Amino acid sequence: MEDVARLAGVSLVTVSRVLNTPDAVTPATRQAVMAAVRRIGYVPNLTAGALAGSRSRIIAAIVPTIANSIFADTIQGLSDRLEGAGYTILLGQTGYDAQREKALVTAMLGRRPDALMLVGAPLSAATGRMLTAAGIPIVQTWEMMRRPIDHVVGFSNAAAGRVVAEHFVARGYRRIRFVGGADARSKARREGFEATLAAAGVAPPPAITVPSPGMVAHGRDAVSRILDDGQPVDAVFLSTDVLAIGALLECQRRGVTVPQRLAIAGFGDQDLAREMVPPLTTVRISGLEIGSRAADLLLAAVAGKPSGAQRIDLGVQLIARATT
Amino acid sequence: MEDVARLAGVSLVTVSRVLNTPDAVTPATRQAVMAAVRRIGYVPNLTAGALAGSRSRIIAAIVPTIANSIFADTIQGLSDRLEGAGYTILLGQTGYDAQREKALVTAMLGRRPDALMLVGAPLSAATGRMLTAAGIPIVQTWEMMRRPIDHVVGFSNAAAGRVVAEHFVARGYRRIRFVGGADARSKARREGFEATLAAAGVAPPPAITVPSPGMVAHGRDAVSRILDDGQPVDAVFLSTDVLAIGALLECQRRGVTVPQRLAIAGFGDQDLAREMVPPLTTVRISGLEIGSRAADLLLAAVAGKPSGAQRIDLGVQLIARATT
DNA sequence: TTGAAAGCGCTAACAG
DNA sequence: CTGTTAGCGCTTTCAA
Repeated sequence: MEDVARLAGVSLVTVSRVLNTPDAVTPATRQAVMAAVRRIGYVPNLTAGALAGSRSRIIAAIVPTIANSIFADTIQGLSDRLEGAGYTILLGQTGYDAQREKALVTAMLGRRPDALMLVGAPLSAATGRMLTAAGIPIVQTWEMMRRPIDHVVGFSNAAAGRVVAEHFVARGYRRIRFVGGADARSKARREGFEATLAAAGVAPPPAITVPSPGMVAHGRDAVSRILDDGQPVDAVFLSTDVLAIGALLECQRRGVTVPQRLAIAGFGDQDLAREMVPPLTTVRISGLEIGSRAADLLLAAVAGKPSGAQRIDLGVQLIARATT
Repeated sequence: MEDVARLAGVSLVTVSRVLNTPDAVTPATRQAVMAAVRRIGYVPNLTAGALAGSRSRIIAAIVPTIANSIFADTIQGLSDRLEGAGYTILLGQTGYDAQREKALVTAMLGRRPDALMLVGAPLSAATGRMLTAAGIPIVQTWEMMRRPIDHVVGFSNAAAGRVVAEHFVARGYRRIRFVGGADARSKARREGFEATLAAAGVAPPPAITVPSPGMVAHGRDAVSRILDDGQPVDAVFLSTDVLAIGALLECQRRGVTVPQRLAIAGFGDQDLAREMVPPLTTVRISGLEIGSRAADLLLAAVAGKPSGAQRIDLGVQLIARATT
């Protein structure tokens, strides 16, 4: 920066101003400085800037996993919006592990991000306290928790379970199963699903729990167990599309006709859901929109917009296709 | 940090030492300081540490896209390894756009990462120069370019095209098509594919170019065009599994038997490839391994291990399944 | 509109 | 093993 200042014949502050508040400087000065910047190939040290100023222009994002998952869409949505606004994303994965989440949060807060996005609720109370103590805008996503730390952008997972249950009941299915992960959001879907079935007088659906993140093979194995155990069954709700696609493919492999012999519903409305043969009944959620709405909220918050904690419920929508 | 020092009755440096080189301090002092840290809930400011020290403990990762893509695996592999070593990941997506890539690289280098990973070659010469000038360890992935900036962890995309071509020829397919994206890696696969077919005396395969990143619908549409144009055709190679799965599903929808009426091969060996009905012939690449190997290389480089630019070719492997 | 001085919170020498 | 002294490269007052 000193080199740039010398070459342009100005002081350090002026260089800083050209870079950060170009309007506060004479056009002539601005051009001289910019020319020097280009000539030297000067890349401002944002670390020093963050330390001296107040803003780091970093936003932290914490997700359970990104490989092979719906959360990748949310990261994409967040990143698309934030990069344009001059922010950089610090990414971390918890792997659904409380210990790892805590280490991650510590590392991220150490970078003094201007704001933070995370999926769901903290896995431990200690992490929650750290987040609260950080004193930065926070947006939690993918579920409308009762006591959020700050902002929320999501939907009711229980409602997702409910709409599937209502759909099953309306279609006349009575011998029902549930397959889902052990994470908080899958459990919420299950609870909404079970409660609605109970209210309709349907027998409680036996449940199979699979690891999170769910993989195609888990869905395949789960439906195998269901088909092999000899009990009569009409329909299965799997808590993610990935699981449901595994189930659908297993039925196809065995020659079990869907939905005549077994109806299948998933969750998430991933690209592939619509493309399956037959197309998969699922619950639509836009991971991308969750990300971009979260970005909007955080951008407004770091800009000091006085709004109070927002609670944005994107809702859920049953997409009835041919597997039910 | 001052509060911690006061509470523990030591100086600032001692606190710093306890946090960074705990072995260089008396156990008693260490415990006193740690107690004070916990009591206050002190979270060290890593930004200040990065500025004062030399290392930022940040590693930048640049990928074309993460949503719905094979690169998500690489990020996962990188992140799993790096987080354990105390590094944080700065993530950015180029969207296959040179302009956006340049802005991204500028922003990332401004954070002074200790090292950087990127997929493929820079989209523009200007970006390449910035990267070189940064003077940090860099690892390029997913392709073995002739003139890499520094380290490379990848495989030959041309070889991927070759093994599929050889497989098609061995199976007796002669009327062949190619479907792929416009990005550099898809093109390399196509070139290897075409060259090998030409060497075997097979007619040059007409090609359909689809957008990058490829989606299931692109594969479906491409195979529709191929089936509808009336020309006889035996086999199609689609440059990613996502495209190939779209093609396979379209065949299923139309009742076109695979591989009797049309053989299909993909690339990437994603989870789903093995699960399809029939299981998809593809080329195996471990995105996860690319990420973890890249992490190993960078970790060694930042630790000052004198090794010279590494060139790790993970190779390609044809996985012949039932679609061919 | 521009500049001078004073830090931001930490670590790298060096000395004790 | 511990402390003192200088900065790291910027941005923020404040004054000119």
